[in-house]
Amino acid sequence: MNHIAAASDSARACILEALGRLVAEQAIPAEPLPAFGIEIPADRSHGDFAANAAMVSAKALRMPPRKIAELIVGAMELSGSPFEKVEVAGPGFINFTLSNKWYTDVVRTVLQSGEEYGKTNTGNGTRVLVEFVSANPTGPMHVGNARGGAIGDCLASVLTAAGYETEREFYINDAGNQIEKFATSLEVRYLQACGQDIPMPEDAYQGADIIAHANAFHAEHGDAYAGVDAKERRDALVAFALPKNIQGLKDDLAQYRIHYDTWFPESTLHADGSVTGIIEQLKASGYTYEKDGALWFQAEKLGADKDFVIVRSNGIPTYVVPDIAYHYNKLVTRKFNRAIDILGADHHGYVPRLKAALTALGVDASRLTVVLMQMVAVMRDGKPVKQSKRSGKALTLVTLLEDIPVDAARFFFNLREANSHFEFDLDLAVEKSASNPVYYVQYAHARICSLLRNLAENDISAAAPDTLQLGLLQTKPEHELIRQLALLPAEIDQAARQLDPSRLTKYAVELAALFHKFYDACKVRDAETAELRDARAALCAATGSVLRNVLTLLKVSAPEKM
RNA sequence: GCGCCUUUAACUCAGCUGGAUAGAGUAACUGCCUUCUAAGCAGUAAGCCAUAGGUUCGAAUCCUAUAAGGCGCGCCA
Repeated sequence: MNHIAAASDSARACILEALGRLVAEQAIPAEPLPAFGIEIPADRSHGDFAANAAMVSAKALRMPPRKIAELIVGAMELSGSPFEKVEVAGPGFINFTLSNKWYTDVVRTVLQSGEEYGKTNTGNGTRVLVEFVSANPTGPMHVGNARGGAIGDCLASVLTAAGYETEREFYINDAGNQIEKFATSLEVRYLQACGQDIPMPEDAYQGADIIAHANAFHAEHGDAYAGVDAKERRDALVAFALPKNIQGLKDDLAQYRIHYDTWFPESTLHADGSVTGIIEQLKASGYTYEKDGALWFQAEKLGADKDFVIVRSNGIPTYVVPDIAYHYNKLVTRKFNRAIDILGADHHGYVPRLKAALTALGVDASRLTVVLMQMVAVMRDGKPVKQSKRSGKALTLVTLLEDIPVDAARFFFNLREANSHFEFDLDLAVEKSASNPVYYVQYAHARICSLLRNLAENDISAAAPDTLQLGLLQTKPEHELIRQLALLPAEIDQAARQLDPSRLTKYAVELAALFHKFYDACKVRDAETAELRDARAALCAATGSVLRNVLTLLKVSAPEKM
């Protein structure tokens, strides 16, 4: 199904065969040769595939690269390969040109495979857990969560398409310090609602959502909780507000087209003894020591930058302990082969520590991969939009989605790889032009649908697949478009291997560009012959199908009309 | 001080495990709709790939140093 990989393998085989023949004929010495690469040249006038075999072998064979290349090409047998031509070029490249049949096969495969086209079995059923967003349930989600959501969700789709058994998970931080802070914030706002004049602490959550919760609680219970014991009041407030917040997260993410297999509450790790169990296991590993009344973990011995505290002198474990327990749960208890976390780059220092702890617990830390994402700078009217978390006035996911369509948000956040600083231009995201990649891609799809609709309206029915003369597709725009179609399985594989879903948006933009070029250069309805018209219509249908497959992975809509 | 990320055209960015003349879009200028969606296409102009060394047949890509910017480095999470 992967025509690119097959052709590349075939080019390699042709060269190895030719080399074998040359050695047998004693045209070249029988020396062990270094590995060589087959690549797709940037400049297609150099053919479809290029091999550097002659250049890398020059030293071992003590011959000039061009001479070697000429010998190889002279000894090469192309019959049975997908190539029609091979030639020597430049400093000694061996350039292969694909035959017309190869192009025909690609279009046929795309049409036959439909929605399945592009999927691979690279993952071979490996179980992967992708954890992403995992925003604190103490408030609304921010732009960083929006980026993490788009990246994590699409990455999970990509992994599934590449043959991994993938699950999506949200880790709910419903325990620990930030819940205490949440309680404090609610408590102060509630008491204020009861008429008490208490100032809001500096480090409390200042957002309007806290006030709304407190007011709602007050509307329900009045001043009843003003006089009771503080713990009872705080527990009641958290029990009131937290489920609402978690439901809010679910609703907002659903609006963003994200649906998780599992919502995993941190509190369960405390309740079932996992957290204390992990501390015992770490102690048993021999990598802990006591200092200043606290329990430390010797992370430095296991590759991290410095040791860290796991149990404070007040007896309360630090936040890392539940995190360690959580990842232990993923990899050992639930037996996922791999765990992937999407985290903000501000957590980068924490990753080696977590891995060190897993190592101490006897878990192969390479099974955990953390994809770090850099900051998002939101731009409006060419100026950065101020993000102030402290005041609770940061741009939220929900307000972002009020400004721009979900399609645009999901596409834009997957435009750059996670590990690059990203500038999100709000004005561009709603612009309807080629400068806006979402519209550019969607427009290509709508154009195809419209074109096919037009053919139907003119009573031109699609030719039967087995009578199609796809070999008539021979011009440069047609061939380039087909080559791009052929690339999808390889792109999905690469995206899965590099954990980089941004490859898909880049692929989609490139595919759309090649289609627009084809559209401009090649008439379909008014093609010279009915056979050519049918072949081109089939190519359009194939392109539409591939665009839909890519957009489906991104969970971006593929409109039939725009 | 230590660590991570970034630096490519005026702007936003591609450039896959090193390969042939460094690519898109925007902005500027010029063309192309009586014919399938002009939300499109074609063309012109625009670069010391931050700097300096190194590795090799060959470097934007790998290594080292330097500079500039972003982010971390708590008995916070």
